[in-house]
Amino acid sequence: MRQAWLLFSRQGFEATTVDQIAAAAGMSRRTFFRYFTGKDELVLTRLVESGESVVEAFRARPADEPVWTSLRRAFDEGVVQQEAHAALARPLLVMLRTEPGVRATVVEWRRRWQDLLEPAVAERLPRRRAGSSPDVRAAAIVASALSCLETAQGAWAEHPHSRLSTLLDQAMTTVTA
Amino acid sequence: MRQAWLLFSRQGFEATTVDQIAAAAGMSRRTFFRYFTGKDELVLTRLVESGESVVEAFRARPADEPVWTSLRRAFDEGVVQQEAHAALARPLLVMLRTEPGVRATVVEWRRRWQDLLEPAVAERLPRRRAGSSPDVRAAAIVASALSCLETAQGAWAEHPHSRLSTLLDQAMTTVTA
DNA sequence: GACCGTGATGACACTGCGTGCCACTTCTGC
DNA sequence: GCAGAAGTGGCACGCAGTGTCATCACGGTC
Repeated sequence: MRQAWLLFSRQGFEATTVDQIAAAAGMSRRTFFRYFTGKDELVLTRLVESGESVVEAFRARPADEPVWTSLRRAFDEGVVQQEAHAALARPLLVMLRTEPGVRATVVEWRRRWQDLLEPAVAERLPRRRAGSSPDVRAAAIVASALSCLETAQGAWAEHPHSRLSTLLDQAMTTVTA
Repeated sequence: MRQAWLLFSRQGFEATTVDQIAAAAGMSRRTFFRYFTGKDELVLTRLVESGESVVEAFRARPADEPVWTSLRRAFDEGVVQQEAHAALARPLLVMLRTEPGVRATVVEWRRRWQDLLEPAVAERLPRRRAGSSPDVRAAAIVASALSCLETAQGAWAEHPHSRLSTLLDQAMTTVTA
């Protein structure tokens, strides 16, 4: 992982071959593929582990708080982390947005967060008498919130003097207004 | 394109090789790559062309209408199209959600729509005195709306007896509520 | 100390994607 | 008829990812 991220930051994601990573880590190409499904997974695990506790943060919010507010607060921990390590976080975010080869991984990351948050959000929504059409409310809320987060992160990564928390506030209040 | 989609629907995206597509279309592999950047592009062009007119639809809405409502209405044309050709649209959506290899293409599609819609939405928002932080309002709104669309489409694809327009209404009203 | 399973490792071969290079054909204008 | 341009296909290459098999180190057993 360490060697891979060194190479990524120096050469970019696409330009780094599995051979290089394996060589730098002192193992064969074949062995690399025994531990990781591919280069993608190196990115994914980092993304996931960097924000595993969002759901707990959400669940810890008072039940009578508006869901949207709880989500905003649940993002706070990650936001603080990123602002604290801006020097590392910004280039990473830029890479995620510019390198086409990583796009699929970002989707996967989104899907994981979606799957984690959706049931937690669903619990907080008012019961709906089971009609014929499926209930998309929780999914829509979570997906939109994640969109706001991504949007804010993207803008923050590209504007050195901006504050992530401010941008996220702006994004999330605009949508519900 | 036609041959490719025949193969995709029969074997799935991943399982279809470029050789097969090229052979089915009566051309060499090399020639295929002269016209398309890869299998992805076959999917992407189909997605893009299937909804090129959303921006016009949005721009045609009255300027004093709430932006969120205008977006909902702008999606209408595509929604109607999909419901009319549900037999084709549903399997396509399922493929987009299940086949990992197409994920990157979906992101690209999203990005295109985002780039198209964002400036149009920005025009409709109240002016904001140019502060230090960048303006993410339009980006956040569009991204959230697209999330709602994707969410609704996903649910619709998986629930045969549901109506896409109903699901989209439910998704979009929930977020702003 | 010799023996044997077990698991980790690495070498090799193979499929598939995507690209660069070059030869060949066809079409077009002079 | 001919030169040039454009389209086409063959070949070779690098890279991702997978299956197969040999090798090697380890711990326990006799």
